[in-house]
Amino acid sequence: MSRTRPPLAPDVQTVEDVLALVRANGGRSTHARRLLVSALFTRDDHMTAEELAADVHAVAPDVHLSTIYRNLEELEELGVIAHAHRAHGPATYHLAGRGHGHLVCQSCDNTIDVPDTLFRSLVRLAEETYGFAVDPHYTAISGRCEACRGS
Amino acid sequence: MSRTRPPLAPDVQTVEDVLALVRANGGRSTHARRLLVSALFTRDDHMTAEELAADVHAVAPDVHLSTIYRNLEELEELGVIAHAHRAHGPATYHLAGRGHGHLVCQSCDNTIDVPDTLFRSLVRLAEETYGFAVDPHYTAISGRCEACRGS
DNA sequence: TTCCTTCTTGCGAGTCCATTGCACTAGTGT
DNA sequence: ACACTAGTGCAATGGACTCGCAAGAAGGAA
Repeated sequence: MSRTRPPLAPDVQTVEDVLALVRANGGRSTHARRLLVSALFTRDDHMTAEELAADVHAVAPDVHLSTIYRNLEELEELGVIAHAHRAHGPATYHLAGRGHGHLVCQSCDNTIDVPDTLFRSLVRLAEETYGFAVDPHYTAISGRCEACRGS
Repeated sequence: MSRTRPPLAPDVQTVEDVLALVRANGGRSTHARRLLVSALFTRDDHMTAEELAADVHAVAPDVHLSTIYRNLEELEELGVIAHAHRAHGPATYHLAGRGHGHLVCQSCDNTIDVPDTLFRSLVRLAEETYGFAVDPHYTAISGRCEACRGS
C-alpha cells in the first residue's frame, strides 16, 4: 500500500466503501480490518484503540492489539479516520467526516466536539503572526467543562 | 507540605526565592531540589523532565529521575512552574511567570510561545457556547511551522 | 549539640500506551 | 492452484511516568 500522502477521504459511507478504498490502494480486506472498520462505523464516536479492540474482540478474540494499531494507522493514511491527542490518556480515533475540534475536560475527561469555527480566530492569528498553520483537530483542547467548574 | 491549592506564584525571582517558598509551605530545601530549581532558572526555557535531569546530573549524578518528577509536581503545586502537554513526546516544564500558550510543529517539534491573546476568541466562544473554560496553557497546539510548510 | 519527627530520596518495580521485529498465515491477481 | 506479498499474532521493547518502601537528611525542640 502506498504510504505517501492521504488521498483526502472520498465519500466512503459504509464499511464496504472503506474496504474498497483499501483494496484500491493495494490493501487487502481481511477479517480483522473489516471488524475494526465495523466498530468504527457502529459506534461513530471517539474511541481509543483499546475500546475498538474490545469491540473487535467481542467477535474475534484473537485479533491482536498491535493489529488494531497498525490498521488504525493504515486507515488514517487513507483519510478514513483521524485521531486526536488528549493531555492525558490514550489517543481517540474517529471517522474523518467533517473536521472538528475537541474540548476535553481535565476533571471528568469528557470530550465535546466543536466546529472549526471556534478556532477561526486562533488559526488566523497564528498564521498571520507566526506563519504557523494550526491544525485544530490534532490536539484536543484542555479545560473544565460546565459540570466540573465549581470545585 | 500542604497539597491543597496552588498559592498562585508570588514574585519569586531567584532560586533562593523558590526554596524560601518551599520552606514556607513546609517543604525542605534539599540538594536535589535546589539543583532542579537552578536548572529551571538557568535555561529558562521549555524543558522535559529528562533534560532537566541531565542538567541536574551534571552536578549530582545520583539524583533519581523519580525525584525530578516528584519535585516538578511539587513546584507546580506551588505555582512556580507549569507544564504543557504536546501531542507526541514528553511534557515540557517551564517557569510559570506570565502565562502563555504553545504552538508545536508536528514536523520539527519546535515550540513557539504565544501570548494568551491568540486564544481570546476561542476561550470566549468555548465559554459562551459550551460553558467550557479553556486552559490555553495546558495543551500545546499542533500544526506546522513556517519553515516546515512546503513539504 | 543531640534528638526526634517528618519530609525526601534512591531504587526497583510496575503501569499505561504504543511500536517493532519476526516468522507464519492468508488475500489476490494470474 | 500458485506465487507473491500484505497482513497477522505474539513477544519483546520502548518511552514516560508513577508508586511503595526502607534508608537518609532537614530542621525544630530540648
